[in-house]
Amino acid sequence: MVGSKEKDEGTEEARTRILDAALALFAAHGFNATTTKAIAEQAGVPGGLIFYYFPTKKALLASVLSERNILVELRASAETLVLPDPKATLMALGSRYLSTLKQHKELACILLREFRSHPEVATQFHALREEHIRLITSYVQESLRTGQYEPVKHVEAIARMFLYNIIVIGMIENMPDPLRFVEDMVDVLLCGLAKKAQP
Amino acid sequence: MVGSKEKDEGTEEARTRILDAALALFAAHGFNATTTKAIAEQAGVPGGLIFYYFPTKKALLASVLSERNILVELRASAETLVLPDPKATLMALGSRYLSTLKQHKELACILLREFRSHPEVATQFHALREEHIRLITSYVQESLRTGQYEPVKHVEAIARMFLYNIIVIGMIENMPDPLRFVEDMVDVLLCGLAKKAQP
DNA sequence: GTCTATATGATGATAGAC
DNA sequence: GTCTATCATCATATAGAC
Repeated sequence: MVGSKEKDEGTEEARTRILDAALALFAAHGFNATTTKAIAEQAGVPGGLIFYYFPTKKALLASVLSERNILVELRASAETLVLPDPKATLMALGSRYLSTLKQHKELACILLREFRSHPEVATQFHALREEHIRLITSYVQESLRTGQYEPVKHVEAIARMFLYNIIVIGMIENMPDPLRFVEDMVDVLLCGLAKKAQP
Repeated sequence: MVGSKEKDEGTEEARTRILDAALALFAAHGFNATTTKAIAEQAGVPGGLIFYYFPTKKALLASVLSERNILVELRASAETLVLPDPKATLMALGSRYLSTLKQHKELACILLREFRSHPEVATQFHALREEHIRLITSYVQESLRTGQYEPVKHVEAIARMFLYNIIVIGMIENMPDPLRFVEDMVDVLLCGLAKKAQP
């Protein structure tokens, strides 16, 4: 720990390029359809070097998932939210999630592609989902309280629908105006909310 | 056409078993991770026989997609609906979709798994989605009219959210009580609807 | 139509020079 | 750390006997 120098780029630059190439190719063609040769070519390194840094191809996938993790960014997307009202809350969350998903589209692709065959990916995906359901639920609840709304029954269902839709939007490539749909979505999700009459 | 005899089972029984095995294995492990050898073993036929019925492995996938098609059943799920009110409409649609997806889980898996690498799968998936968005939209609109509700702005968004959520529910394995969530979902989607005052 | 044996090529992984 | 050459295995697909 103490001995690590000021920059890891340069040192292990090849390793980084291998990880980047693997991320892109696993996302584009899937784990099994991607050959280590193709990864090496895209990374601009000889084929053998992959196995200097990673013992097996599966270990390379594991490293991609852990070192190019989207988890931190997604948590950041859901944090430090000011809460004027539920609509603003969900719109802010939605656009942050979408931009994070767009920025890390490759990793999201891999999660969706491989979670059936790789149990550890499934676990990670499941935990991620449920964590954010809870986050969104508590945000909406909080912003409902703040905004003097009537308590609502189905807040968790609303959070779940919100996130599930975000997942599908992130999954589908051709959606013309995602944010427009998010706004419609938020309107629908919240149009049952009645503001308390101000006394 | 005229000459086809009363049953295709028996004749081409091996072909059917190959298709079934391929369907199951493609869904479980993905197209590229499934070897033709494994398909032959699961089907109980020698490896070479696959290439008597199907020219290539990709052609086998195409045949699985077209001959074990979920499209007809999904259309059936969305048709012949009586329309007492929007909630009943969406609940009926939801439970039908879910049971169809459950019954044809393998094909749904393949669509979700392969639509990125196989353009023709993507096209089929996209067309399927948009067709059902339109179907659901028109059903909800119709049942709104019938039930004397105020016209609603976001009917298509409601239909889209409905279907997207159904897709995710079908995709996620561990949901404890899917129909319960569908009911909450429908409540949320429709709680903005106000019934016209009866004159 | 069914089955066996096999061709041909690619794949993940290794050994060892530099 | 980097690169080349190569191994052993397994993949899809074919040829041809029955």
